[in-house]
Amino acid sequence: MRQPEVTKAAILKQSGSLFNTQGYKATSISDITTATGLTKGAIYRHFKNKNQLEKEALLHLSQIMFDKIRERIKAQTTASGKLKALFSFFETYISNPPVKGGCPLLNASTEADDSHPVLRKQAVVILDMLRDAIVRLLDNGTKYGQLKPNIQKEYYASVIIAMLEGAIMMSKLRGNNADIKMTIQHLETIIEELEV
Amino acid sequence: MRQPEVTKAAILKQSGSLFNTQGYKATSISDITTATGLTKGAIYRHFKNKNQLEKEALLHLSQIMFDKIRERIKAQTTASGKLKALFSFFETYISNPPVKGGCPLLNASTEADDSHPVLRKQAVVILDMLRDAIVRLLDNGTKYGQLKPNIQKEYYASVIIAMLEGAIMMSKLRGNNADIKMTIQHLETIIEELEV
DNA sequence: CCACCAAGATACCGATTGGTATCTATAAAC
DNA sequence: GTTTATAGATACCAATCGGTATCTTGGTGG
Repeated sequence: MRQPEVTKAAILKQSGSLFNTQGYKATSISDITTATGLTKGAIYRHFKNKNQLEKEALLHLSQIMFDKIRERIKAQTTASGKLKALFSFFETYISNPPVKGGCPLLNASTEADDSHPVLRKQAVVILDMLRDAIVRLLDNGTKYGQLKPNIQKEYYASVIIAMLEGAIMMSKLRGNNADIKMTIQHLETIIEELEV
Repeated sequence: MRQPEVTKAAILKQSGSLFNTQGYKATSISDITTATGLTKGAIYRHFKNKNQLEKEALLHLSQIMFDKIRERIKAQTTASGKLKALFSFFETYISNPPVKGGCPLLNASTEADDSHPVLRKQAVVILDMLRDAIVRLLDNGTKYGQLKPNIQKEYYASVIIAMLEGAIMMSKLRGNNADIKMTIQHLETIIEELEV
């Protein structure tokens, strides 16, 4: 019954869930021990300190997110179809969240930006990954003649991410998905204007 | 030298700044005593507990924000001018922040949504105030014939707030205002499409 | 079958947490 | 000038924090 990788994965899963709902600072090591059924000894064997655990947990959370997104995107064949699949993923975010506590990027970013350089740096990496994925999507769209040429890709990537994250904040705060629905409706009209 | 209102205002100012940069949970009462030069006795005389202080500090932060916004909006005469003034306020947010630590609504919202009902409720109130202000602005615009009639006001209010908040998150995380600039550029084109 | 190493448990550390009870000092009312 | 209410200081509380040192236990290679 001694399986270090399984234990480490369990710690990441449980701590990620706690960090994403309660916050990183607000989640104590003993919160994690009670959630996992393990002891401090086990946790500090796998992670050298809380900062490192936070960093790896955030990465783990974002990997879950990206996996789910990739799944939906792959099922679509056109660039605009893939983008709309991305939007619909965020639409179901409130009612059927893949990870509890809202968007890990948004949560980590707002908590870390002024006071937690380790977590902040990790959040920047994740934002870059998301942004690059959207840019690549737009780029392929123009390359295959599905979207208009000469699209300002970085511009649209910024607009899309800003709207999705802001909408998640609003919908999570209010506890309904009215805001995210309206926002995505607007994003879809933007995409349709980009189609050839 | 005994002026309770002045003391309370100083506590709100300093604690608000700390809450908004470090986070609410991450800011301790003793952080506030060192920042104000006061003692716990003084703080707990004016606020019955930390929750109440957090709530009032958030309200105080948002009042600073709204005052600055109102100032800029009043200088404009048309609806689209007022909206663009609102946008430009958020554009200078990164380089010249009226309150340290980013948008109080965004910060409080992401920290409180799952685990801090008192703060969350206060954040909802602030979001409602912002949304109502934008809806009223759009409404006056149509009333005075500056904007097209039959505008879906709630829809545009959602889109505007989502974009601004999401853009602040990105720009704060990255430490530059590239994202907020692109986002506002897009918001301005939206407004221009609404003009008669 | 035993030795050995690592996984994980236990027990402890000083520092800090939010909160309270008590005391002092100040300013205003009379 | 004395009384009185209160603003604020001081001292303390149990609980919890992140972290570490030490011990026990389990699985594996020889």
